[in-house]
Amino acid sequence: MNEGLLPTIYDPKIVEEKWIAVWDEKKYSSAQVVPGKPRFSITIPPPNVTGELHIGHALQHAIHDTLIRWQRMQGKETLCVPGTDHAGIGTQIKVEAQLATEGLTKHDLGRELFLDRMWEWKEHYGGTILRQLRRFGASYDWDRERFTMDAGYVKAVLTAFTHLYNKGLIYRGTRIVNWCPSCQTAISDLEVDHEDKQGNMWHFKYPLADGSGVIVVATTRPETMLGDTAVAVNPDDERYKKLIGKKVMLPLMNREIPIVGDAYVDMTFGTGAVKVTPAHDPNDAEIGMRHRLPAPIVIGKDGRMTEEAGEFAGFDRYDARKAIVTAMNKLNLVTEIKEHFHAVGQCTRCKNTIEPLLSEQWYVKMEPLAKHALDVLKAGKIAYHPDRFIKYTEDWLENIRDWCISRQLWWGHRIPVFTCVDCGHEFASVETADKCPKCDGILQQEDDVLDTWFSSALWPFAVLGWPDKTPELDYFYPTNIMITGRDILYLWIVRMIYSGIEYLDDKTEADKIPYYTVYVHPTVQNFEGKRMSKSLGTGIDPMELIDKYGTDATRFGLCGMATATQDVRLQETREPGWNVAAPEIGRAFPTFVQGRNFATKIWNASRFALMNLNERTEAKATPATLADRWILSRLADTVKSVNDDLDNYRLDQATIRLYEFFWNELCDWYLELAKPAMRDESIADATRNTLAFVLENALRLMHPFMPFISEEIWQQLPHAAGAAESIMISAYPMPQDFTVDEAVEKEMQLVMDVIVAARKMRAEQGLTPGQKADIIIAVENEQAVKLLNENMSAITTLGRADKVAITNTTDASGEHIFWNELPLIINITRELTAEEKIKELEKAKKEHAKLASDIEKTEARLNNPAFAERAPAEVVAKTRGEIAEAKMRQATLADRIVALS
RNA sequence: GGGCGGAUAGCUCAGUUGGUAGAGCGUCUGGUUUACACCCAGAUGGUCGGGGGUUCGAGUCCCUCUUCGCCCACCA
Repeated sequence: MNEGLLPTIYDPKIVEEKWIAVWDEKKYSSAQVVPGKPRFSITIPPPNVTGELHIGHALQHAIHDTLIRWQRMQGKETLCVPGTDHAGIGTQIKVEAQLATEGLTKHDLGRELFLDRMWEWKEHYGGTILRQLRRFGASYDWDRERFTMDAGYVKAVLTAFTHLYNKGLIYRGTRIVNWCPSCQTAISDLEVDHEDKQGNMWHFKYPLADGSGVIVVATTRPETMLGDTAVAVNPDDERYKKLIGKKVMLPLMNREIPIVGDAYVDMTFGTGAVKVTPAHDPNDAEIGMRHRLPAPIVIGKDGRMTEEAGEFAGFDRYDARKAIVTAMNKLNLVTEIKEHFHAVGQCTRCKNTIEPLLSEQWYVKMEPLAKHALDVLKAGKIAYHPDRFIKYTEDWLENIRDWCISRQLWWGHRIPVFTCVDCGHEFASVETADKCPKCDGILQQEDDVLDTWFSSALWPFAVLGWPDKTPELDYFYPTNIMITGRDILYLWIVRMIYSGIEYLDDKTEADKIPYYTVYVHPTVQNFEGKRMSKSLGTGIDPMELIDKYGTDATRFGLCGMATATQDVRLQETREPGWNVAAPEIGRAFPTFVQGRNFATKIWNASRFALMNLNERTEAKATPATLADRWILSRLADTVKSVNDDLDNYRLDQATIRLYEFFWNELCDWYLELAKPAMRDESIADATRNTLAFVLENALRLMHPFMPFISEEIWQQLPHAAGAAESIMISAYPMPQDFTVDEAVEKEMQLVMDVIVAARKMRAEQGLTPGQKADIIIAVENEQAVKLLNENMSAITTLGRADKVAITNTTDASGEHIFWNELPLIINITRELTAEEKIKELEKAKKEHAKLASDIEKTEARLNNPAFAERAPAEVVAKTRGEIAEAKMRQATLADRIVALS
C-alpha cells in the first residue's frame, strides 16, 4: 500500500504553485527554431497594459492553452507569444487621472516628462494581466514577451507606416471626424458606439431674408445652428422648390445663408428642410462640398463654443444648446419641441458623446488593402470557425471606408512624417531625421500618434522579428490559429490579414497571411444574459474563481463553455449569506463547482489506485478480464473523440467526453470491478497494470485541460520505460495507438445491463444496500448464459447478491433487458408486502398502458405501406424489433398484473 | 432600415449526414459499500417558441410569425 503518496485532500494552491515554478524553471514552454520539425504557433491577442484578467480573457486563454498543450504533446515545436498592447487612449486616460490627483495636467509636464510618467506607469502596473495568466497555467513562451511599443516593435510600426506612405496609401485630409471632447482626440468609426437615446427634436423658424415668410427646419442639436451655412431642401419638393436660390436670415447670428436644392434631403422626414452645418455633421459636410459652402467651426475641440459662435462663445456645448433654445423662444422662432429617440455616438473608451468635427487627420486608403483580405477570404485561404464569420468580414470589407489613423495623444507611435520648415518638403522616415534631405533646413515632426490598432495590426509578424528577416519569421509564420472574440473581428483580425499580405514580401503568396485559422469563441454573459461589466458589478474576477475552485476546475469549466454557436450565460446560484449589498459574497457558479467536483473525483480515484498498485505494477495493458478489455476499449474510444473534438475546436464536447469517461466509466464501473479483481491473486497484477495504464493515459489525455492535477498525479504513477520527466512534454494519446473492441463492449453491456436492472429492482422494492437479495435471470440464449457465468463475480458484487440463479423460465417476471435482441428478465428474490404489492400493481398497469399506446403508434407507422417501401431496410427492421421488444415487455407485465392482483 | 445568432427538462447548455430527445446543476427516494457526502444507487421531469409546408418519418430541411441578443447603417 502506498497510502502516503497523495494527501487525502486535494489542495490546488500548493500543487499549482509547485508546478508553475518547475515548468518555468525547465522552460518547457520555450520554443526554439528547429527547421524541418513540425511546429505550431500562436500569438495571443495582446491585452491592454491597463488590463486585468476578466472572464472573457479567462475563457480565451483556457482555449489557447489547451490547444497549445495538446499540440506540444504531439511533439510539435510549439510557440505561443504573449505580450501587451500600449492601448493609447485607455492608458493615457489612466495616467492623466493619476496626474490629476497631484493637481497636474500633461501640459504641466510637457511631452517628454509625460511620456516618462507613462513608461513608469507601464513598468509598474502593466504586467498584471500577464502575471494572472501565468497563474492560470498558461504555457506561453515568457522569454518572448512583447509590447507594442518596445524597440523592435517601434521599428516595425515605422516601417509599415513609411511603406504605406511611400506607396501613396496614406494621406492627410480635412473632413468630419469622430471627435471625443473628453479624450481630446479623433477616433475611428469603429471606436464609436451608437446608442439610442432619448432626446428632442426642435423645429426652428428661419425667416427668409426678403421678409416673404419663413422656412421651418428640424434639428436634434440646436447648438450647431450657429455654424449653419445653408438650408437644404429636396429639389423635387413642391413645397420648397420655388425657394431654392433665395436666402434666409440665420437667427441669432444675423447672417444670410442660401437655400440650396439637394437630393440628399428626405421630403418625408422632419419638415423636409434641413439646416446645413458643414463643420459639424458628416452629411452636411457633403452637402457643403457640393454647394461650395463655407464651414465655420462653432464647437471647439474642448466641447466649448468657439469665437465663431458669436455671443455664445465659451459656452459648453450643452449649455449653449439650452441658451440657444431660450433665445430662439424669445424670438418666437420655436414652433415645436418633440421627444425624439435617436442614435447618439459615444466614445468606446470614456462613454462621452462624440462630437462630429471638421479637422485635419491622417488616413489610410483602404480599398487596395481591403482587396488583399477579400481575395484570400473568398479563396478560402483562411478557415473561420464558425465559418459564417467569413461572410461577416467580407461584407465589412466590401463597404470599407478610409481609416482615420491619427490620434491627438502623446502615448503611442508618433507619426514619422517630417516637414521642412524652410522648403516645405514632406517625407516619412523610419529613422528620426534631423535635417531636410533637400535643403538641410529644420525639420518638424508630426505631433500626432497612430491609432493603437495600426500597431496591433502588425502583431503576428512584428513579434516574430519583422521587418528584420529572422529565423523565427521563417519558421513560425504564418501562425496556425488566431483565437478571438467577435468584438474585434473588424478592429483587429481583418487588419492583420491585409497587413500580412501587404508587408511580408519575403513569403510566398500562400504564406503571407498571418494565420490559417480564426476561431471565434463565444461571449460570456452574466446570468441575466447581459454582458459582464465590472463597473456594473456584474463582472466576475477569474482570480476569485481560481481561489475558490482551483485553476484546473476553472479551466475545465471554461472549456466546457466553448460551444460552437451561441454565447453562454454563466449560471450563478446564491448560497446562504448572499445579499444585495455585496452580491459577490455567497454566490456560486455551478459550472465551476462541477469542475471542482471533477478534480476531487480525479484526485480520489487516483489516490485509491495508488493505494492498490504495488512495486510490480507497470503501466501496461495486460487485460485479464472482460472489464479490463472493456475499459481499454472505452479508453480507445475516448482518445479518438477527444482528439476529434479538439480538431474541430469543440472543447465543450471534449470536456464532456473526458468527464463521462473518467467518472461514469472508469470510476463507476471499472474501479468498482477492479476492487474484487485486485483481491483475486490470479488476476490482481493484470488488473493493477491495466488500471495504471488506463489512469496514466487518462491523465495525459486531460492534461491540456487540467494541467496541474494531471501532472501532480502523473508523477506518482508508474510510467513506461523512457517516459518524459513531465506530463507536459509527454506524448498525447492518439487514436492510432488504441483499438476499440466492439465485441467486448457488447459483452460488457450485458453484464452492466443485468447489474443495473438488478439495482433497479432492489431500489424499487426498497432494499437497503446492506440487505442481500439473490438475482434471478431468465434467459434462453446459450451465449448469454456463458457470458453471465463468466462474469458471475462482477454481477454478485455490484448487484449485491449472494448468488445468481440463471433459469430458462419463459414466464418469469421482472425487469426486461434485451441483448442482441434477445430478452432477459431480471428479478430478485423478495416477497413483497401487501402494501408494496398495491404500489407495484399500479405501476405495472401504468406502464402496461404506456406500452400499449407506444405499440399502437409504432404499428401504425409500420403499417403505412409507404414506410415499408421508402424507408431504409434497417430502419424498418429496427422498428419491427422495437415492437417485438415492447410486446414481450407487455406480456410479462400482463403476467405480473395477474400475479399481483 | 439591413444582416447574423439564439428560443430544447425548473436553470445553464449539448444534439454529428432527417429515423419518436441528452448532460450538469436542481428536485424526490434510499444509503456510515474501508477512493470520494465536492460521494454512491435509483427515480421524477420535455406537445424541442407558435403556425404552415416538404417527407414514409422533422428538434434537425423550407416558408412565416412571435421574442431575446449582437453587428452594421448619415435620416436632420
